[in-house]
Amino acid sequence: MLAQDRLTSTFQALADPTRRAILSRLSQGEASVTELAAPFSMSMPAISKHLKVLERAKLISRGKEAQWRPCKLEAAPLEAASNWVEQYRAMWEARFDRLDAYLKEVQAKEGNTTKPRKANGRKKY
Amino acid sequence: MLAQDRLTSTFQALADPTRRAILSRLSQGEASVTELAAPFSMSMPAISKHLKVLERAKLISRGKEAQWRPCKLEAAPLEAASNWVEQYRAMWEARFDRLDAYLKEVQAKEGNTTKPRKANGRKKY
DNA sequence: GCTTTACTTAACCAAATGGTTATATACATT
DNA sequence: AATGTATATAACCATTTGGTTAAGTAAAGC
Repeated sequence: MLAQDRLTSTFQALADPTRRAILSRLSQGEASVTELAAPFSMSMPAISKHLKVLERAKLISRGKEAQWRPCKLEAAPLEAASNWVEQYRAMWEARFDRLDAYLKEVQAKEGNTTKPRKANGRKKY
Repeated sequence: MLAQDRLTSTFQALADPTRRAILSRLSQGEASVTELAAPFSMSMPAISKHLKVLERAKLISRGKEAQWRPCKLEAAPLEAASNWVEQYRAMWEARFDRLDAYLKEVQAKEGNTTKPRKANGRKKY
């Protein structure tokens, strides 16, 4: 899986509790690598790698200030991810609405009998 | 990384284009495994594995109908994921609002001079 | 009962992931 | 110039991931 589109790298970056915690921290403002590493019982290189994943996914950007590399949150990919999720959530909800409408419709015309369908060939959903 | 919380398994499941395409298809209604596999140039076992990942993440559920295992979308985890993302996106936007307010405030009191801070010790963000 | 259809499981493999320790780099302080 | 501080890179390792093919299971149709 090398053809990494934006959504893939975004979700992949979000699929780790450490990285989500880092983003959570950064949502309150910029922080240095050491500051970000503090809450975790994990080596600095490990944090460095997580930051690289977040950076590659463009969820964070980094500056230079003397020997510090302050990180800050970039929300654009979060927006794209949120939009994707919401899109399908909405479709899913729309299905319920349609089912609801259909059930009402069926209920309206009383006593309709459905012929038993042929045993083979799966019903279409 | 074995302690898989809900968000982790949700995002991890979403971090694959094939699985997202499957969810996309399922947002339009139930489908059998063979139906879901059709658009992909991939073996059935590969699809089967993807479905297992989606099922473990509770993004889909599966029924039994003769030899078919119809899959359907379950939106609850999508909701949780969306909420998480939106939460931090919102915080991030709130920061801009606060910065904006701060800049207006600073702009209000003219000609304020800032003393140069001590060279060492990184500024707090 | 045999075959076909739908799907799963097992065994395998290469590559990616998430961690480690040890070493290097860059800037600041003394 | 030497030392300390902040961070990155390299080399390594175990586990997970995403795919494969081959074999197994279960129900339906002939």
